[in-house]
Amino acid sequence: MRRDVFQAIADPTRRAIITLIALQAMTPNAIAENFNTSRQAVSKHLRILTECELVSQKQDGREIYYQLNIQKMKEIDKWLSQFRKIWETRFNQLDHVLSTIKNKKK
Amino acid sequence: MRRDVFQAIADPTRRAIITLIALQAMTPNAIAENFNTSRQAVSKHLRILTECELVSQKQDGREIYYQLNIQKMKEIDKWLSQFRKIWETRFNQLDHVLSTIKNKKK
DNA sequence: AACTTGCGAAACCAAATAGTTGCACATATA
DNA sequence: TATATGTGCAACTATTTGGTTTCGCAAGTT
Repeated sequence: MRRDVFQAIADPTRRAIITLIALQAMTPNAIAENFNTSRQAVSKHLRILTECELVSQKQDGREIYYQLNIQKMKEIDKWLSQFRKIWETRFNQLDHVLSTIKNKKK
Repeated sequence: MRRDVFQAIADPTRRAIITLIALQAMTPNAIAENFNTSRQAVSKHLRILTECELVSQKQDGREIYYQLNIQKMKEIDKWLSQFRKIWETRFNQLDHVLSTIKNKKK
């Protein structure tokens, strides 16, 4: 079973869960209240997120709090950084073109 | 059929295609040579990437060049930016903790 | 001890996905 | 014109996915 960060964030519900628990840890029931889907479905999403280490659990009595492992989010950022270089360069090129046009008008 | 950037980059082959054509446009056959999969399979991936506007086509005779739409990659970056704030804050907090420990040692 | 609550896991199902094979259709080349 | 090349698209298949329903278990509550 493929379990990587990119596959995990492919699902919109999982992205919403990530955003939801980004600032504070939450229990499955509390998370499920925010979606019109069953607790079990959310539980499955949480399992997938846990398996790829995007979230971690913290047991408190019979409640389990899920929190975002922000460190893992950097993996996406790392992959993206190779393209960031490109779009910054292209932006500078566009900037150059624009200033050339500007100078021509003078 | 769901077609968004996140679903598009979920597949490892598609991520590889994106990286491959990031710097220069390529034809389906040229792209397929880099993978041990059929030309048709690559063609399907390119179709998905085109549908979500991550790549665009440029016809030249009977050849079709596919190029990355770097602008669309920023959408991922945009989503990620909400977490970037968090991990920068956490890093600063860690930094603060570390310097506190450092000062205690003095 | 009996009941309620919070949860994960297994079994099942419909839909989506990634791949293959075979075809059609242009554009080049002989 | 006949043939080769580059490509997209449809049909089919095996696998994966997201969801539901049902169950069991542990931790609290009565």
